[in-house]
Amino acid sequence: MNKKKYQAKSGRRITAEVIAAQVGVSAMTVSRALNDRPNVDAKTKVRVLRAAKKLGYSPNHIARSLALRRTQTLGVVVPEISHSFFPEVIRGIEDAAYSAGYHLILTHSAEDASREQDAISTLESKRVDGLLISTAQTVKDNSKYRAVIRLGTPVVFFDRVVHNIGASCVSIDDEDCCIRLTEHLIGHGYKSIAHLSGPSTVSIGRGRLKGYKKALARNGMNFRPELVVQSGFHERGGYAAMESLLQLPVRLRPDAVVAVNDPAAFGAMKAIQEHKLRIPQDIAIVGMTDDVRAELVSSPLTTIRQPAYEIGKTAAETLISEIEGRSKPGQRITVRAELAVRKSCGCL
Amino acid sequence: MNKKKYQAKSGRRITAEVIAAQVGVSAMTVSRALNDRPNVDAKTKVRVLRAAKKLGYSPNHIARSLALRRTQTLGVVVPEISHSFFPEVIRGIEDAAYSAGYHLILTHSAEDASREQDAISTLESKRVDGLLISTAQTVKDNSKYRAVIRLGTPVVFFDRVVHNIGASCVSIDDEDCCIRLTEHLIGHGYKSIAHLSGPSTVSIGRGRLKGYKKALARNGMNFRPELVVQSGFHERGGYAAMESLLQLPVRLRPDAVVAVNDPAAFGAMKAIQEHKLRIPQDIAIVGMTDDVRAELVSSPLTTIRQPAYEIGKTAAETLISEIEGRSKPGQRITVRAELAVRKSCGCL
DNA sequence: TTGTACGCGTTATCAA
DNA sequence: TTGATAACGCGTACAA
Repeated sequence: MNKKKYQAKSGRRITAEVIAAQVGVSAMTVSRALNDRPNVDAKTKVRVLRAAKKLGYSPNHIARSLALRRTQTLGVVVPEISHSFFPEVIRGIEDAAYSAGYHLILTHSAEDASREQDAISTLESKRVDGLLISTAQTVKDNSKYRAVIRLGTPVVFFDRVVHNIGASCVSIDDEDCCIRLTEHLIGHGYKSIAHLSGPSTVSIGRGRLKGYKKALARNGMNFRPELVVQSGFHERGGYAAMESLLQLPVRLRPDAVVAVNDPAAFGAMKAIQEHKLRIPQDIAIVGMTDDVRAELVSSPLTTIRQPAYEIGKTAAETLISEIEGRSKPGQRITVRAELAVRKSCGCL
Repeated sequence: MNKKKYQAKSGRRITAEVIAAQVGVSAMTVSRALNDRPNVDAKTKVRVLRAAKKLGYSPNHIARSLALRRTQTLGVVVPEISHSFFPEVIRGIEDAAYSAGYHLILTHSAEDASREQDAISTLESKRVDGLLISTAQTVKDNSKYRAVIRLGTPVVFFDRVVHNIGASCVSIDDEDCCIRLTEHLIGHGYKSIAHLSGPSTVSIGRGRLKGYKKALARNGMNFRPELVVQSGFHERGGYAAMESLLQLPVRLRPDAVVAVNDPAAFGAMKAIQEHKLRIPQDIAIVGMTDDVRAELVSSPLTTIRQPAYEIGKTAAETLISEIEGRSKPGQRITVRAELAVRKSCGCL
């Protein structure tokens, strides 16, 4: 009585075996027909496909992945999902993945290093074919990344990247962008320029600070350490950092501020306005991101237009091409970013 | 020479079998130790765990899922990811899923019915334990949803929901919210209120239109069909819809507008301003969402504060509890939404 | 407490 | 062109 074997067990989905029994062929032939393999008789194929459709067959990707040792899935780790930059990056990733026939498992680290490690471990367990990572703020060492890479899982970092550990990186040129912003202010005559900096644990924090310093040096301006305050990437931090700058004696106060990103700039603007100072007349400010809010705030924000969608799309394409062996890991890919000049820098 | 069997094959990850060989037990004992089963000798367990750690063992979720016929994964289908509402919903889903030990596969339909069907089919193939869906605009019939549900996969709709097909639904009370908005305008003396409506293919489009009509009826105001224009959910549509309203002879023009959501309202505001009309003095307007931009636009937008995070979290919790058999499908869950009064309605 | 045999649903391989 | 068999890596059920 092994007839049972060829029936759908109750509460279970149709398997290739069931279709095979219906059509009168083996499961293997069904597999071949369903996957468009060349060596199947045309008529057999038609019969199989018809039966599959009739029975509402849904191929089991899990079993397939186990057999092929390949999941057609990309793991994504972002530090946060709510603000405008990452959703747009994810949209880019999704589009590239969808076109190439890959799916996405999305995780977020909430800027927490240990949650990020968890996420990566989980994605490894799920045997994703590759990993797209934008690092969390609190990550102190790269051992987890190295371990994943050593075991052969392709990794591509985007936006917040980690160079020289064997993974490709996709981002804007943070240093150069920050030089452009700072020099834009210098060119318009500002003499005392502050920087609200990101955490030095992430690449964009370091790169942007470096750009700020370089721009000062190139233009023969003194670097004053008290004008660099850590703000982090959010409004609250930007507000607090600006507050502390405003505690300086008036003659030592900056006349312009380069914020590490737009949200930090928004927070800073709030602080400036609460002190009854005008933007840009009393203090000019520039950001970096081009958040949806940048053109709407009371003094529209001059910023760098970071091509989020393109970063995501490029990162995913790079990863997929590494997975499929068409390109080698360890590339540095830089996407172009434009300056968006508005009113907050005082030059309009 | 079956020694090979117990070594990690080259280029492959460590399996339970390899650990078993190292420790000198069977793979089954390893499985038990790793999964915290009661019936393992304490010392054996320690040795297994130590070996697993040393070897960098990463349990294969794929194989596990196949054996258990359960993936600990939720499939998510959203119509779009870029704008502010859905990312926040996804954050809520992610948090709830993470706490309950589930992972997320994220897909987006780009508002396209056939892409949505693809996404659902894929998620079925990946054997997700349940589905969270917010329907695409162009979906014309519910057969795909019904088919999934019939086969036993729990489905929870959120925001854009589908009632009475055996799935639970989580959303705000669209009709009631729209009544409140409309009556807010009526209460402030507006006499000729227009509605920029969403597509009638999705629940929120229909519900909000219904609320608008009910509010008029309750307050003895005439319903004028020419004052309802389809705008869709985006700025562009809002702009176009408002443009068409502004073509009406001046005496027939609305003095207030209820937009189906905030983006549509922003588009409409642009049109109003291009006609050199003032908001709210010439035309008042209200939206629904509480987009990040709502308080920043030139005339801050009165709107309904839609608790996106909570909708996501509740939807995921509901789904998980159905998956785990702790609650029954087909519930209607309504989350509270507050009115956020700003200047665009003219009552401040 | 531990091990053996088998199933989960698919695909690669090799023989027919 | 087709089929039988054996993986893929883990868990259940039962036996030892």
